[in-house]
Amino acid sequence: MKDISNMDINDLSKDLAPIISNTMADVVEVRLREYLKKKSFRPGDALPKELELAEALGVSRNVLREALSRLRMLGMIETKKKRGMVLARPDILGTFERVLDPLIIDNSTLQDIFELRLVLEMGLAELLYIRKTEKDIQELENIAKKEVNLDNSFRIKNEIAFHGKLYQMSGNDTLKRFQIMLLPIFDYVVTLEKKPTRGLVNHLGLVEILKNGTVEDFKKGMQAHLQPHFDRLK
Amino acid sequence: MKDISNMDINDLSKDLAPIISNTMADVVEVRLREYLKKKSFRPGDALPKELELAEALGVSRNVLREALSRLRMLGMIETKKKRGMVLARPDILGTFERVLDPLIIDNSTLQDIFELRLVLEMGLAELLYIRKTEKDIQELENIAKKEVNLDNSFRIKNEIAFHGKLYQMSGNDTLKRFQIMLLPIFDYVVTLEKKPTRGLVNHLGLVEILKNGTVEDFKKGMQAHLQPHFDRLK
DNA sequence: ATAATTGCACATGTACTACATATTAATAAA
DNA sequence: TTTATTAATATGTAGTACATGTGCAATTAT
Repeated sequence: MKDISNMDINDLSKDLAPIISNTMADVVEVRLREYLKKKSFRPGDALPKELELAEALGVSRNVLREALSRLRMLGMIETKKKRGMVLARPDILGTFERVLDPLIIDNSTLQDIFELRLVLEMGLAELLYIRKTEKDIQELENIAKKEVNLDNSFRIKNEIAFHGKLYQMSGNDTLKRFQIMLLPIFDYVVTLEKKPTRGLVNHLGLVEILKNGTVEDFKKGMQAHLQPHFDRLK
Repeated sequence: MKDISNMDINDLSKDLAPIISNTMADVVEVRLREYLKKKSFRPGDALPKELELAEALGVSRNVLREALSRLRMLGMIETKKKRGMVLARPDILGTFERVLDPLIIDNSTLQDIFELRLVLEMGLAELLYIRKTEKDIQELENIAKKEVNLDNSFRIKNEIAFHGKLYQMSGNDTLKRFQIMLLPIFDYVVTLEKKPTRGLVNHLGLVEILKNGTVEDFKKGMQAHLQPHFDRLK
């Protein structure tokens, strides 16, 4: 009975959703999530002890601990030896970081992330003009000035420093951390290309706009600066 | 000896990094990561069996499985009953989704994510103008037209549909999924506010620009549309 | 000899027991 | 009342045992 045609299988799969062999740990993880939500635990609240949870769920302590281990990795719970477990605030980006490796991400997603960075930098303008300070602009200018006579390897570092400073000036820590994580991906994609490209507006130009120009000027400037990257999209 | 002043502790902590009580599972997780990287495993490659790994690391199978459970949750490894474990491609956003709950994210991060959404929508323009099609614009217009005579609850759904369509038109799946995840957060922040706000440019206006205007026109339009949100920032 | 079937070997999944460790709480001593 | 010691207890780790299901090989039938 091995020669069932693909058509038959597809027809069947419309009516019969495939049974995904969830392991107990998977199920327990979901159940614990639901439990935490339903009881609307707040960070700091104590949880029942392992044996109670295991018994309530009808699984071995082993399985329960595998599920707890996952939540612990995400920072959702913390455990002290005798006090038991407490709900904690997960670091939303910390978990993200764990899977952000250019080597294991497929090319399509790499491209998406590359574009995501472009979108972020283009959208930064409003925040920048709301929160920029004289001091920040001065520091940004110092970075931009440094790069005039640098060889190639150092220029890349400076490029990162400049754009990183922009994110920091946005006053949004999550955004800043996000950018740092995306950097390796961005680098990876850029280095896949043959020749280094250069936009019509350089870093000093952007600083000049930040000093005396309007938000719209800055958007145009950033667009021109990133133009080579946009040109590659389709 | 309990009355050491905070100053003393802070001074010390500059020189002596606190010892974070890593559990074995934490260590094993890191070691496995390093191992996978060092051996430069590719997706699909088979891993040694649990007993071998446990023995090599000098830990019980129990501890090893807690670490493996984490990697499995992230989608980094998959296991088939007899075949053993194989390296897999993690879903970079799947892990993110697990910790994105407005109730457990602190207010500062909530605000950051709210701003992140604004940044994304402002930065979308370039991608939109590179990839928009007649068909997409038509669909977008249909969504915008529907909302003219809708009561409040349905208008919110339509609002989501409209902006969601914009992300979809960007042709960037990761971005689109990202937006869907951020939606609950965004909603949460918006509903914290008193009165619903409305921008100078409405959805139909944005569609009109997409049809006949330039990228710069669209950026200005989107800026006007989101202006009430930007006004709240400081 | 080839194809199909059956059965065995083996890796993972789950359960249970046992003990180490650390921390809180209670008790005893000063 | 304060300090020191001890006991209780929840998590951390190890080890054993067995269930389950899959791939491979041996066996049988054509």
